[in-house]
Amino acid sequence: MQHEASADRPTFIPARPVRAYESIVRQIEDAIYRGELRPGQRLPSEREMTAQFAVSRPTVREALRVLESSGLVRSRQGDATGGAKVQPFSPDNLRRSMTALVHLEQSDLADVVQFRMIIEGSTTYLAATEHTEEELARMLDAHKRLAASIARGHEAFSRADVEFHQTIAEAAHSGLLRVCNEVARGVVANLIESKLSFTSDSEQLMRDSCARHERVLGAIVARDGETAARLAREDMIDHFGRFLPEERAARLRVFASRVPPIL
Amino acid sequence: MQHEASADRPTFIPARPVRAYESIVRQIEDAIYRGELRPGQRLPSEREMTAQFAVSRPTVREALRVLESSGLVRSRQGDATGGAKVQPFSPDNLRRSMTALVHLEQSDLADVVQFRMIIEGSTTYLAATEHTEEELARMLDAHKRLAASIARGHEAFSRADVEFHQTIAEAAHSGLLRVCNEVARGVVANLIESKLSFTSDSEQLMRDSCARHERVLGAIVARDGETAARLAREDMIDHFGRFLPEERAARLRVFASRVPPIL
DNA sequence: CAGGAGTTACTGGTCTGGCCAGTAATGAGA
DNA sequence: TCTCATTACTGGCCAGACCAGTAACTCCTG
Repeated sequence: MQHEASADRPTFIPARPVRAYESIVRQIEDAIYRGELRPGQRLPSEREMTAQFAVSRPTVREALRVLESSGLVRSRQGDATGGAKVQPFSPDNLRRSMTALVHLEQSDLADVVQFRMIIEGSTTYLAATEHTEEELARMLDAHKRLAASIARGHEAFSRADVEFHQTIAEAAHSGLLRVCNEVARGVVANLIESKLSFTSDSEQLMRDSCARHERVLGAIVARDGETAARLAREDMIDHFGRFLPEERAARLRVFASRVPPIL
Repeated sequence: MQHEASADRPTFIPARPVRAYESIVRQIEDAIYRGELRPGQRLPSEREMTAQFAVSRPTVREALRVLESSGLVRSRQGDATGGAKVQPFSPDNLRRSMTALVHLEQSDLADVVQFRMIIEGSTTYLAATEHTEEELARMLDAHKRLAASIARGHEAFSRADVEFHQTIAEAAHSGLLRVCNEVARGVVANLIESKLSFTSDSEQLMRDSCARHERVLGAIVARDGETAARLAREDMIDHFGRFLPEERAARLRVFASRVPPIL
């Protein structure tokens, strides 16, 4: 009840001073979001911008550094054909934000794996129900390459594995899921690598993994989203369970299998 | 097959020049991630850092602007007690990244709503299966306040609604899901507001919404995750369907209801 | 005439040194 | 003892300079 405050009274917002560079960042961001600046186009040079924005060069540089850190533009020294170039979207920044989240929220590996199970499970479900013929062909092809890569060692296998998952992610027709997937995969990889260096170079492990992927693919072909999602979740916990404390792993196993019906 | 390249040969990475400010950003980021710098602690003043990093003030300022833009630190003019202060985690930056993603990937509202259905559905599932007694009490309490807020107009109602969803998100025990939820909610709100200004001030709408939330809560109490998740998804499409083209809305309705079994 | 190498006119990367404005602790006055 | 001005810091900006890359241009050579 405390929050009575305003029903339709003017609603005020905390007023922070707006620094010069923030104003610049905002203007350029807006222009990009509005589509007035498209990837590939170039900003004016720094010295030109000092004139347009009526600020000094250090200030426009601060703005550019911020834009660059969020991946919107990229500057290159000595590029006489113009200023910073507007970049196409890249999930890098999203991954950085989410990595920060994981670190600062003290999420542990189990949390992230659970999250990935949700994201990848949903992705696989959608891939099963939404895929086109062409995408199906690509998935089949990717799996064929996966099988072939076993002989070339676990590094090649892991590359082929990523590709396989990417074809699935694309068939789900959701850019958000695709990026979340990439990001979560990266975060998990980070955590694992920092925990202990593992080498799944055992050929048997690769064969198992490949066989499991084949089952997922079978469910996708049958457009059986439920089964595909469940198998994908089970694969994940099978794969990462050994890095988790036994109790969490057991619970996640239940979460993966006994719960066909979440979303 | 083209990717043969290296089996276990040294794997090279594209070499970009590392600018001075990037090195500073990285060092401070690492210190924060490693926990050597905790929220509330302060960095040295800019002039001190010029000495420690052996660079000029504009350079350390660029680094600070980048760190500030990702929400890790905050500077305040005239604060004689030290330099920039390390901030606790905030999802703002994640929301910004995801907003950028939505804009640049040309995801439309339907994509985002589908994404939210997945995230919020999973959250609700976990809240049903994982909640403690105390959290349950909080959810019940939040729903009581929601019902009471109807009389106070749709602004109060929408605030109470957010609170209700937050109690659910907390009961799911997943920081990642909670933040994704917040972020997705914000993004949807952005898109809707830019599409058309809607006022669901009709008391009937609020009563409906409240009744639906009650059904979700019932499923949570019964620890029936499947039903809770399905109801949550259906609520979402009921709520946002009118902003979507009819065909997409229909498909999402199917996605919400007929698919108990994703993850 | 064509092609390659040096010149040149830009670019961003960085530094120096400075001024102003805000903040908070300090110390002097009531 | 309390209040208020002083002071010594802070960050926010600016001006101007130098260096180092890049790419276009030009000129010289074959």
